[in-house]
Amino acid sequence: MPELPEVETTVRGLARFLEGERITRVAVNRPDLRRPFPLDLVQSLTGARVTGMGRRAKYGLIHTDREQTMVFHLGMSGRWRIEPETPDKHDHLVLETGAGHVLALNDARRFGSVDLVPTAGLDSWGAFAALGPEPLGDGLTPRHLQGAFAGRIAPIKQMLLDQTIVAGLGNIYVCEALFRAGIRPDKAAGLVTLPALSRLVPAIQAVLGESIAAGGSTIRDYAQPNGELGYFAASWQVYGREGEACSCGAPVLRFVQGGRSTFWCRKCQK
DNA sequence: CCCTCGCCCTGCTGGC
DNA sequence: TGCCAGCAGGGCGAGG
Repeated sequence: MPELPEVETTVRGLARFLEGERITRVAVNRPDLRRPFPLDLVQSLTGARVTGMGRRAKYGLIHTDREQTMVFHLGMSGRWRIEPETPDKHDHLVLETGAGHVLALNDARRFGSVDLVPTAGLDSWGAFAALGPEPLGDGLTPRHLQGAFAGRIAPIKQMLLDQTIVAGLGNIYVCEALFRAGIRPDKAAGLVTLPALSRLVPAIQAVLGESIAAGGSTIRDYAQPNGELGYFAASWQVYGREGEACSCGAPVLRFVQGGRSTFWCRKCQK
């Protein structure tokens, strides 16, 4: 599933084909994902030049010389197909560049989104206004988490999925980071000690950094823009490993929190 | 304000 | 072989 490392990998892959290029053709095969596409999407992108690309939380950003940014979210199953040899029924949006490259935004489960936002107002745009700090930036510190968790009785696992506390973490990397930091996922967030949070921050950064370096994780329907698979899934220590032996020898456990699977080790996480 | 839950969507998997 | 329930889960709104 596309979490921060997968979006980062996607943006880096797309940049090779889009940065500095003019978009010469825009085709919309289906006018909505989880929300309708902007009505002026085709008109606004056709003929625009891509001036740069970026990422905020799990959103990819395509900046244009029309002072607009196309903001895309990959949802659960979204991916960009580069130079697809054959069309796919889930290629909802197709871009062609002046250099002749074809890029298709494909999303079978249609949990993703596409928006056009004035570039100057990105930070205050609806979905971005309340986002917490980027986990790989300077804003994620043990003190920040301590402040955000103060007085909260909700489990730390669920708090870390809250994008207003930290932006960009999803189920996989939260499970892995809590394992690396040795913190029980069901522990009340407000009761996690500062020393534990001081282990958690570097654990989050390490697991994200290693995943980006490996090209992201992959579960059946995610691929990098160039079609290759990410390798980080092989490095998961608890996620998706219910019943298998943890590195300590104890079995990896699974339970449901907030409707989502949590994987952890009772012996390693206290 | 805090917290939990259910819904959106489709494709794959496992059980019978 | 076919059918169907269960599962994957980010974001968001409803309700306690």
